[in-house]
Amino acid sequence: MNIGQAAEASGVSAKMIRYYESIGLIPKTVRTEAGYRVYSDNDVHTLRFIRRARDLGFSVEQIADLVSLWRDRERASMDVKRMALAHVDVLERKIAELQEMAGTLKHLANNCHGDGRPDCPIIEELASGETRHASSRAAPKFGLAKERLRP
Amino acid sequence: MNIGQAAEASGVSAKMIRYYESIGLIPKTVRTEAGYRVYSDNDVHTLRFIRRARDLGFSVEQIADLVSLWRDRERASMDVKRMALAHVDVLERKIAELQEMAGTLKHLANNCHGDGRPDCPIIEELASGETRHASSRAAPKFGLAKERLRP
DNA sequence: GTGATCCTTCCAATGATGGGAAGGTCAAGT
DNA sequence: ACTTGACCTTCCCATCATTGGAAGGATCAC
Repeated sequence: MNIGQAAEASGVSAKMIRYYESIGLIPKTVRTEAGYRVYSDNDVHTLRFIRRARDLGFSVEQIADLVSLWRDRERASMDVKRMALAHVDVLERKIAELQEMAGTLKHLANNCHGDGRPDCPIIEELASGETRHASSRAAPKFGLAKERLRP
Repeated sequence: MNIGQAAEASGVSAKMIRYYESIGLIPKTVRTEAGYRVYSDNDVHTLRFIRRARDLGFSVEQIADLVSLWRDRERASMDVKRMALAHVDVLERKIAELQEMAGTLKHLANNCHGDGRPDCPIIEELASGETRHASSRAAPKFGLAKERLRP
């Protein structure tokens, strides 16, 4: 199977397959005489695994762990569960942040009459007020691996 | 005021101030004979405005719009309101995505006994199942400007 | 005057992905 | 057999916001 077919079958773009290979997330494949990468059904399986983990917001680094756990049939499911729950934590903190942002903006927009008059509490708040809340101020550095879920 | 003091006063790093200048978000400042950038209280005010908009998740591009609306007191507040509400939409879609991810992961983790046994539904789902849902599949390309809120 | 602390510009890296160019390869149609 | 078009290869560049660092000049406190 060529890289294009593997991409089609797995839902991971050819570009990304090469990238994953280059960073060592997947091993280097067998090549044809002409240098074409050749993929097996099993490789496609792995790629699909990766794509799904990606869809759940895992970073490539985390996925590397997941893949090794997946390959190691003896691994403790505890490790996987811990990773999943830690990731849920990150997601939930992120959700809370976004809800706070959205809430603040909605509140401001509700108090903006939206006509031609120059008064706008949104602008005024940005210009002079404290728009930030404790949680966003105190928020430690945390980030989701993927911004665009399906770019 | 030097860039360092302006950074301190506004909460925007000196690095970012130079960057914002380089991309035209803020105008080029006056310089001293030695080439040092000089900032006024008004500049700091603008920088603080920018930082707050950033905290609310606006992209630099959107902030450029907001800043020009802010400077132009004759503009209709409607524009600002429209921008804010459009941004709320983006935030809420993002929230829904993250909630779905977190929900899927929690569901999987609940069904994972988490002991030493190798069976783990999380891994199994990733390996063979369809983890994606309609909303994430259908999700159009949309992204939030900022991944890390306070990096 | 000297050392510490600023400031300057430039360059690189991050993470995950897309875009594209330049060139080689393959399969099918004429 | 030859062309055509679809594929493949590598390599470089761009994104977005931000940080880091190096090399060198300026300023400041002592």
